[in-house]
Amino acid sequence: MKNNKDLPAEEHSGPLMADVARLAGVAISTVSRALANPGRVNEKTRVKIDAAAKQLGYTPNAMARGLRVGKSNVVMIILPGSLYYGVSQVIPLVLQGINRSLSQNGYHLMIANLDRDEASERHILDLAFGGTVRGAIILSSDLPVDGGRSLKDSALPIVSLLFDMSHAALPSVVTNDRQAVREATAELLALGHRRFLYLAGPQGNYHDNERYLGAVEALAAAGLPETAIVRSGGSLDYQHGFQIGVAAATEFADLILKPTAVIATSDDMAISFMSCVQRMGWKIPTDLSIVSFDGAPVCEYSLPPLSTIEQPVEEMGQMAVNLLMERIDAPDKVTAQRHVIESKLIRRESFGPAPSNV
Amino acid sequence: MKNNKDLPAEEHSGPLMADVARLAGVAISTVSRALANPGRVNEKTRVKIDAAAKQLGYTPNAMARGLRVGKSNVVMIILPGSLYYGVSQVIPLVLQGINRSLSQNGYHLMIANLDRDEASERHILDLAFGGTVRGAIILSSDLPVDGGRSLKDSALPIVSLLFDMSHAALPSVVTNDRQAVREATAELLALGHRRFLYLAGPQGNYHDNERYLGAVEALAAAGLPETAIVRSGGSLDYQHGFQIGVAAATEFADLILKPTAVIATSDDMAISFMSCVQRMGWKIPTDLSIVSFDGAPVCEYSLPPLSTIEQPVEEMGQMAVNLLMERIDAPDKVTAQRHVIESKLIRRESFGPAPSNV
DNA sequence: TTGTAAGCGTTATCAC
DNA sequence: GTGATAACGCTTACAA
Repeated sequence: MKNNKDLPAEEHSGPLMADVARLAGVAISTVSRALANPGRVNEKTRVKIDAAAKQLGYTPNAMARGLRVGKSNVVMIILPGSLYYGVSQVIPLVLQGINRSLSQNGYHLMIANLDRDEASERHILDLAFGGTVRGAIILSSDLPVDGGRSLKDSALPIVSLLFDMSHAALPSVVTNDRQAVREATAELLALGHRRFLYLAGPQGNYHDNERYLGAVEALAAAGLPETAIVRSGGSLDYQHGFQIGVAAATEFADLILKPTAVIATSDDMAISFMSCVQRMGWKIPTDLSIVSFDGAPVCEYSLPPLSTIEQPVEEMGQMAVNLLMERIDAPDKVTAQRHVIESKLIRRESFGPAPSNV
Repeated sequence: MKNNKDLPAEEHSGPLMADVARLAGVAISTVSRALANPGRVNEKTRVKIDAAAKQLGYTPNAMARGLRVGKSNVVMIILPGSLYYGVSQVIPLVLQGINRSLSQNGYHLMIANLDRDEASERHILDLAFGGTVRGAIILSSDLPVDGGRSLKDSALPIVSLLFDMSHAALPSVVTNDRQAVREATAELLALGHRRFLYLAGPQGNYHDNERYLGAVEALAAAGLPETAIVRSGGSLDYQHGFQIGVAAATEFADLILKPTAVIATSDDMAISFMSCVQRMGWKIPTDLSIVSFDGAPVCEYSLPPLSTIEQPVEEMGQMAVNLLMERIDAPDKVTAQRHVIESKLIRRESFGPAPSNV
């Protein structure tokens, strides 16, 4: 109604580069240059243009630029399907670390998905192949595939965070899951523990595998058989890690020969497990020591405070962004594939000597 | 190097609509129609085109479409600056609810910020005025402003989530903070509690204000003066809600006349507070009842399980998306401004009768 | 140093 | 029902 021409413009209506050019009395290309390469334009005209732009409240249209230069300034993060397993407590921290680094590099962060159903996979691939995003960070999960397309066929720079995908030629930022658990287990062994309960995540999961192996290796090094550790959980049916802990507590209660130490694959399950067994009457750490993985801030305030292996997720997120930037800047340059940032055990009161009456 | 023409195309290289057209032996405009309005093209050609598109693995370029139609299919969420206050535990749930709804409507979710410093505000406004996003959901915070520009000057459809911003003509999805706290406080009064401690968030914060007033109103209704409630916390210096709880525990320990019930503005602070006072020797709920706000899943597994007022954040997120979609579809239609979705108190064991020896 | 003009990959208008 | 063609707002050779 406002225009007699019925062009799609109607909507957005903000000032255009052409408006700035007109107001400043220069050509549109000069405005473009002044804004992008302030150095390559006469100081006086630059000032004039800046003033005009400011006066009009001009903001360049990102899609037009993106189309022209064939690049976007958006990076997507691909999240694992079940939000509540494993990484759940740390997701805000991860997003924070990543987004902050991206911002500093002039990029925006798009969440590609929160589920991993078929629709989401297609969604993700549309973003990749449709030129919407410039790169991807894939968090603790596998590469999305849909019909014929797979993310790895796109030319998109991709970095894997938390999963080691270096075998698939993806630069990966991981932590030393296995070693950290091995060391934590060794500490428990040194405290006299000889029977363990392991709270597992979904079977076959990278983290679960690594962490479990860490425990087993520590046992082996101490001359103990793998049977010294009882595995619990691991079903994919559980939405929340919390529920795994609850189920595991029941399992624990039924064991004839009680373990004296529990190693949990994630904080969620450790927290609910600890809560349940204490309500059943066991004392922590007198009867039972507990250690878990993730380093969620809330662990410090459970009763007793929960020992956890803290992953420096914020730092890992930044590292992932740095790698991605390198990839974007030099797509062909071959870089080191696997970057390990060490997690460290935070010993708190859930961690003590084995009961003497074992 | 691969091309003799040095056009910016180099990068993306995927198949174009023109390629599909060539392979299908039709004009490019027919392809466009076939893909967007399958009904308005002959069935046989449609099949031919679909086949060609599939064979080439064609994905339309979102930026080109966006530029042409003057709309993007991206919605941004603006998060509050300090991630750890209040909404922290709930952010993954909020994102989940929002992203799922957006996906169903064919939109993508972009995170606008995780800090709220000057750079972020500018960032946000660039997204808004640069045509990158089609709408915004602002979570529990105020409208971003930078230099001359303010988000409210953009023509962008905006919905406020958790904050009531209906006074600023923003459709708002909120919960009944005040009423829910009033009712919870009334229950505590019915249990014989007469002296309260309130753990506050940043002074002047919308939620803090509402929730505190809810407590005060309940006291008034019971004929108690406002002095029956001691306010603690409220400093903006604390990054984590957890730290507010820790500080408040010290404060509590120093009070001559001990409150018998604690009302916390967020789960974070209740969890750390409860942990600290128990370690100092108080029994919960024997000596002290605690209730908090947010409904973080972890509350169920604290010791004792923490009573909390649960906000249906996932539902609220969906509602916000629905309102946003309405705004996008009919920007001029005046709609109801304020939508309340009720929180409900989940009574758990942290909640009991006042000690008899008061 | 600045202006002219072509073109990024779509969609929409118009003829046919 | 389908095909030419002009735009969307910007960047970048190239010419001046």
